[in-house]
Amino acid sequence: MMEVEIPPSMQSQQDMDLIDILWKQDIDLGVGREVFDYNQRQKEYELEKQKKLEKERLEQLQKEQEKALYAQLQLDEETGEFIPIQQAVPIETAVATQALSNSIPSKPSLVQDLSFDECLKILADTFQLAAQNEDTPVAYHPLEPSASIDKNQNFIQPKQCPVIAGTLLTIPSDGQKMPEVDQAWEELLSIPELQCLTNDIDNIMDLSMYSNPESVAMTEAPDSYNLFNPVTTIEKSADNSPVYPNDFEDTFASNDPTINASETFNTESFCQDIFNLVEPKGINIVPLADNSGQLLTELLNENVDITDLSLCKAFNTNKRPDFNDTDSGVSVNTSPCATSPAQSVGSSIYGEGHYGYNDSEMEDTDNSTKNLQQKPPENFPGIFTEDTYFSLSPFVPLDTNSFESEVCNPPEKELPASPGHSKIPFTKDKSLSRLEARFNRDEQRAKALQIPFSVDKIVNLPVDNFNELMSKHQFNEAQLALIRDIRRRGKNKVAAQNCRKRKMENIVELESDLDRLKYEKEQLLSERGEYNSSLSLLKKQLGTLYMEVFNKLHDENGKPYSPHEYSLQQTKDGNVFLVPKAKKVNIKKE
DNA sequence: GTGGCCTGTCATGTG
DNA sequence: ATCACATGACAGGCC
Repeated sequence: MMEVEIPPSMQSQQDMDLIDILWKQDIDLGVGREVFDYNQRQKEYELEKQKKLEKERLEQLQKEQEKALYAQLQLDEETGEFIPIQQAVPIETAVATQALSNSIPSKPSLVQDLSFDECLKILADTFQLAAQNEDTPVAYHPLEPSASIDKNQNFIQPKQCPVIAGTLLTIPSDGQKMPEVDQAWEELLSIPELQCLTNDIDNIMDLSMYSNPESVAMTEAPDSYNLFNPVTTIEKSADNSPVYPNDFEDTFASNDPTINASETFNTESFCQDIFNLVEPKGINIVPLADNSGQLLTELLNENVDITDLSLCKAFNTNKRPDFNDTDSGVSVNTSPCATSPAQSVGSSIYGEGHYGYNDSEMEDTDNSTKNLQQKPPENFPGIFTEDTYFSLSPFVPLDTNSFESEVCNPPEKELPASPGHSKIPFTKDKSLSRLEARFNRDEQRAKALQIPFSVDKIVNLPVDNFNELMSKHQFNEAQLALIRDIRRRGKNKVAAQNCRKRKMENIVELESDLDRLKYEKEQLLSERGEYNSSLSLLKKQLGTLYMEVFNKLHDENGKPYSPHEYSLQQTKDGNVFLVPKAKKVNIKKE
């Protein structure tokens, strides 16, 4: 309805008459006379306006109460419980809280049996009650609705400090929890619907059991904790700044749901506060992932170390017995004379594996072949074992001054010193142990007979170089036999390996050939089937054509020839004759 | 304890 | 005849 507001002074009698006329016309439509009366419409408008203002005030008050309730979602630092408490509130606040709790004696008992919404309503009523009792000495004046609510942001800003029993109750300007809610919060937390809050605290405590209080970074805890705990978003909002009770209100002061709590949440401060609250013992709560990650890093590092140690251990465990064996083997050596330290060093080349001998030492050895038979056993084992170990390693750098330079052997021939050994899969401990066993056995034999060459050299040298090397030394029969055996066995070993390798390759190739031949056979069989079917079709067509031609043939009397007595025969020149079957053979012969 | 697998070694054949 | 290589057979170790 369109209302035309005309000042009464501007209404003339003519207008009133016009209104009466209109009313009389519309009276049948049920329209009252007051519809056309401006004064009455004006009164109704004012009444509606007053109702609207009343309603807005009620809504604002309700919002204020709700915000005040949310503002109490705080942790109690003193008790460690997840209940609201004021950290920065003066001691008078406790008095006020106690007073307020005394002012609402009936609420706690009711809360136990109430739902969450009902409790919220009770809290709102509580705040109303407190506001109503502000004139009493023990009353707490939590909010001044007109002053604490920002119309735009619905932000609680208590600007007026309540006076309690003559003492000024200071409420920080940046937000302060209302102490009368503490007890109400205790009751709220006892509600099963809110047990998740306390459960979260328990979870935190449980997580702390897995934490390392010494090695874990505190700053990492809140993030992970919040990841697993959606409820903690409340606390996140609550700890927007180190002084969490204040910022708690700051965060919840805005009803804008678009506000992202994570943007304003200070995880460090929150973490610190939370852990100060729930971990009075100083146990750091550590996110398991971070902790595990750190532990993983440590373990990785430790694994590396262990790997190194394992290598060393393997070296020690595997080689130390070799030391003993070598010792025993060398101890068998009945060297008549003691050798010089230099010779003892040179004797280490006996035990050297593929690459680890020294040329100068070898030179000394070669130049003093006779003296090679004297070797101090006490110096032998360690050097030999180490060299043997390195000789087994594919990563051992080669000694540049090798014997091949002396015997004019191209280095490229000497580098693959042990092709058979190089093929040994070193990743296999079994193969490695076997190789070591075999290798050490021949090495020990060679050392026992004072052979100044390494087994590797004996086996892998080319014939010419080997003969040249042998010609430079004078060996007895035993030494020569052993050298020949070592070379023969080494060669044969490599040959056997190659033979088996070829055998396996042949098997694989034969299997491949078998598969290929099977496929070809299938192809040929399929092709043969196609040809057979085609041949059958041709035969069938030929028979049909034959009968057609034969049925068209007639004798002089017009009688058809009997297919049993005659047949059509084609000669080589392409002519077709009707031949009696008795003469069929003769025509073929012609 | 047993069987399979791998490897070294020996005996023998071959070019 | 000698040598290097190939290969079957056997034995020992490991799983």
